[in-house]
Amino acid sequence: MGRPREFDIEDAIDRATQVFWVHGYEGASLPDLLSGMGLTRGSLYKAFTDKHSLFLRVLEHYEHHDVRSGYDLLTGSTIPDGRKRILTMFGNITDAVKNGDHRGCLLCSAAAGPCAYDPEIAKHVTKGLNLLQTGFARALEESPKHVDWDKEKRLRLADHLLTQYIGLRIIARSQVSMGILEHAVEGVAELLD
Amino acid sequence: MGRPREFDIEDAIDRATQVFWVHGYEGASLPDLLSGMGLTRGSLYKAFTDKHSLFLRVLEHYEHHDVRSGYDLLTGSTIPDGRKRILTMFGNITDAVKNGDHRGCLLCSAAAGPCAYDPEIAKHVTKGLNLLQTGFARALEESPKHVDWDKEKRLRLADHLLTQYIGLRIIARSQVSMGILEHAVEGVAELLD
DNA sequence: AGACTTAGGAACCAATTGGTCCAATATATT
DNA sequence: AATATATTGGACCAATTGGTTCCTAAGTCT
Repeated sequence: MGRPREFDIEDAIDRATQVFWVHGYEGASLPDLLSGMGLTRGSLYKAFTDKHSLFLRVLEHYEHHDVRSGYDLLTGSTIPDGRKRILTMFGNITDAVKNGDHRGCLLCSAAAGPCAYDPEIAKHVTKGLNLLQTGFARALEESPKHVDWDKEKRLRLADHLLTQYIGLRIIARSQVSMGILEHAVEGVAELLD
Repeated sequence: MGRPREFDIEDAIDRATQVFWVHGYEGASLPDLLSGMGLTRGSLYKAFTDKHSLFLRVLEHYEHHDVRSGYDLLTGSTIPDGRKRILTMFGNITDAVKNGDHRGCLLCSAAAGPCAYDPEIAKHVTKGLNLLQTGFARALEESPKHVDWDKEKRLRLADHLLTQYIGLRIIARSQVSMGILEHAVEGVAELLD
């Protein structure tokens, strides 16, 4: 009852995600969000309370879609060899940058920024990063080269890979040379051999 | 001629560095800087033109001191084995976090932030990161395990280590668990064996 | 000592920040 | 058709942003 909302909540969150992804949490201004989402202030505040709450929704959305798809790639059985899954994952990062996508990873940017002073954001970020971490660990469990390893050792490698992932996605956002990205990914390939 | 400046420029830059290091470029407000540096607006703008120029000076300062000391550690001969130098470097990162230092690396934070839209800042950041990169490469040249390697392969590993460094310092700023940091560093140790 | 030059500090500024409020509007239900 | 309910969009707001101006005080140099 009452006047129905003229926009779809999920659509709006998705568009907000794009804005935050490009500009970061602090860098995205209200006008940025409003024009990006195609809303006016009233509608945004009625539907999402405030910028902070909206960002939390966006983090969830990002986690359910982008992070999840990364996790699915790492754990899915379309590629039987876990090691190859990891390499495709890293390959995707360089491909994105080659195609002009310099957004990096929303989670990693948040880790570098508002995470430091905002525990709520930090909670979401750690949750997402932990998902990726277990993704790497799962992939290693299904890699012929690593199955026989000590579980501890595999977990260490997973954390190493997660850190590498974060580093790469930060580099993707910066103007640091493409070469480093490619080399680092080749380095990962050698590491897994 | 004229009244002499009551504060030391280098001291002021050093204090500004601390402020930016904690808050990041965008996160540091003028009042933050003024109180941190012990100056008033007039003095700051007379001496440093504006916030942006000040930050560039700060980046240089950071590069000449903190980045440089990292480079010196990686290339210095106090520790003869390059591999061990790299490990102490990474060990220092976890030690810092253990001691409550969550500032991470000014360069890495800038890479995640203003680098994306500010070419001047980007230039300084890449310069600093390149220094670290060659530091890693030099260290590998003086590591018994890696001297015989192909130069190309060593450079790839250097880039891999640089990426790992960036990832770790981003994690240091976030609230992600200490365990990941330690594991990742142990992962580096295994990687170099 | 006096002229000159510069720093210091506070008042001031326009623009932007995130956020609130309310009248107009549009629909679902009765 | 009338009513209740909820959205919309824009006017409005206080606080903060980075930045400027200007007058006074404090030095240096001759």
